[in-house]
Amino acid sequence: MKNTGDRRRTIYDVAKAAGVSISTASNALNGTGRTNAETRERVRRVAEEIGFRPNALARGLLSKRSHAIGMLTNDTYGRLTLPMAAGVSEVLVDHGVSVFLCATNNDPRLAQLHLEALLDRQVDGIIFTATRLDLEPPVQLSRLPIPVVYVFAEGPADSVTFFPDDEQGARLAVDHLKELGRSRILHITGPKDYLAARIRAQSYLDACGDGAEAMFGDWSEEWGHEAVQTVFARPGPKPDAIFCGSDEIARGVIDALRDLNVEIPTDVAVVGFDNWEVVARQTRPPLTTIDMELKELGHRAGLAILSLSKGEPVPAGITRLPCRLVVRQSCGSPLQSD
Amino acid sequence: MKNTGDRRRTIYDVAKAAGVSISTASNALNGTGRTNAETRERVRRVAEEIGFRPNALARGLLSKRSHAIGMLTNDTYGRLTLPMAAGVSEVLVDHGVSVFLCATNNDPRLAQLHLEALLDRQVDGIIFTATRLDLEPPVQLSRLPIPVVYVFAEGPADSVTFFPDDEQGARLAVDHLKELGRSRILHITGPKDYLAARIRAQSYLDACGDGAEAMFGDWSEEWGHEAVQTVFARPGPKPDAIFCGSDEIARGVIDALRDLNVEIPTDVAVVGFDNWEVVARQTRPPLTTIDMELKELGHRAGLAILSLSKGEPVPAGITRLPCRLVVRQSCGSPLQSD
DNA sequence: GATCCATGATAAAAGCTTTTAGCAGAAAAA
DNA sequence: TTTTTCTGCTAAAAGCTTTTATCATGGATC
Repeated sequence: MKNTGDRRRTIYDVAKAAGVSISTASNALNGTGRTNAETRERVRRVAEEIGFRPNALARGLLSKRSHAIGMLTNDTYGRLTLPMAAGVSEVLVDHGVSVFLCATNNDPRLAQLHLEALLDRQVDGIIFTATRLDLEPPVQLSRLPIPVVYVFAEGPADSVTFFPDDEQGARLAVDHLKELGRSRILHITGPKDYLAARIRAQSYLDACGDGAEAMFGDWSEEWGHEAVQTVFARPGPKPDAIFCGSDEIARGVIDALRDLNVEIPTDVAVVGFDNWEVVARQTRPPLTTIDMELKELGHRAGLAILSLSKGEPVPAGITRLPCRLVVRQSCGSPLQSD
Repeated sequence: MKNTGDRRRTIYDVAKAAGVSISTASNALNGTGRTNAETRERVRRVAEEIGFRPNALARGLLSKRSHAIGMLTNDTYGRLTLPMAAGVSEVLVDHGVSVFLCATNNDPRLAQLHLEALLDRQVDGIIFTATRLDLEPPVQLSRLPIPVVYVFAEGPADSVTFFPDDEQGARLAVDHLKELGRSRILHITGPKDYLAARIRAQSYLDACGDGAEAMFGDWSEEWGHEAVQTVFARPGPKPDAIFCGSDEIARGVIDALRDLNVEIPTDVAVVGFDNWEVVARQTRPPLTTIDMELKELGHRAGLAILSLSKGEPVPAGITRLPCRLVVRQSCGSPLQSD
């Protein structure tokens, strides 16, 4: 009895089967208008029986809200994007909102194509997300008829934007090292033209004061390796802790330290950044690092675009979400483990 | 003049501005029906001028084709999924088809919710993709009114399914090693309950014959490390090449070999599997490995679902797409580089 | 008995597009 | 001149849902 035919059941079928008009059927199903409790129950039962599900297209056409949003990303690699996207999708599915995934590959033509498709589909909003690169959106997003939320990317002045709190994250790392009694902390991080790298470095410098040194390079293991070799080859005091700008860098650092027969964490403690599990768990010793709470970032971005699409106000400007310290063994806190 | 108002332009606006009826406007824009060349041009120009874009919801409502598909994945981690999804999205955007991303986290409730949402949205098809785990879909997909394509996951007997050609990939690795003169090849791979691991191992055994040995463990660096230690600790001849089931395992293998002062590739050549760039490029020496052509897999899956949704026939059964050998330096072919 | 009100239902419109059937006029054929 | 055939265009319907305005009925009030 449950939708055996080929055609999808419409509200018209429900109405006929329940012996009411389509308006009554609609009212009964949605709890709108005035309906007798008994009728309402009957309609609902019938709808359930014949397997009726409202057509989202028709609904959206009328209500001008498609209950779908677009997620425009240029991060094809996905280390940051996918966990974030999963967070968005997770929080929105319970509100009946679906997510279009649009990978632009940094190609403006593709971005434009995707954007137009999204607008044609009447999406209720767009989440734009980029890699950490300080790129501007590959397409004009500022004068759109629908709200836009930025994650990992900066929009126009009054836009709603989410970032991890790089400053707090860096402080978390430095404080942890200080609490463990380390005093000569070195910072090895990515390219200076990444805003995130600059912010973390500044936070580190502010916290460590005199003698602090931030080495900029790139986000690779190789750079971590190279930086350590440089530091340990030159004269002068050696660091007793290294705060790295990414887990990959930390991995290179740890490798280089082992090559130099430096004990971790006894001689040098190491903290990473990202909590990229595949890397962080596989270093020896397992890496203490900073988690950017990507999923939570996705949740917040999802809720923000949801509110905006309903016309509810959302505080504009950059919201920075706190990072979390994940203690493993590279700093010598063997009591706690992950 | 370009859509300054708040309301979206409809075909009604175009018709009025061009001084024709909406049917003529529609015909002119779509090149259907009979229209005078001159009128057609005028309508198109006007549409362009006022910034008209057809409402995909209305269009889909009528045509019963939403030009959207759903991608259901339980791979929240995303190493395999996102590149594949990017391939799907890339190939479909040019056909005007958008992709809903649905992350199920292996939660049946979530999967069901997503599936219902997709059906309500009248998607033209669904791509189901899983991790390599031999899990069955978290939700009933077999009796759907729309086509389903499986990637990295096996569907019912007569379904359309795409996999990388694990057998050919493994052979590629072994052949490469043999061509370089290696004869005592060892295989270190993931858990035996992964079909992909079994297939690759079997292919390896078939190619190497006597003396070949496949060690199953898990997909971790640690396991690669451990396996090498075991092999080099026991008596008997040592391998002169190791074919690994994943790049992570290869990484562990390389680390362990270096700890043992075994030269790579002089003493032992190493081949990985995945071409996961972050890992493969960062090993020292950079890893020669097998690329599963995830993007191409996405392309093919996208085109398949497109054809199916149009009612065009697509050969059922499992299609295995060839892998590609990526030569770096871990096998000692310094001539070619990546 | 006439008036008013509340209740529960319904018809019709709106949302935007595409498609079908049909109409008016001109050119061609009889 | 009358009939047929094109040509270019249009009115209307269909697709499915929600919402607005309206209607019928029965009970309460005067």
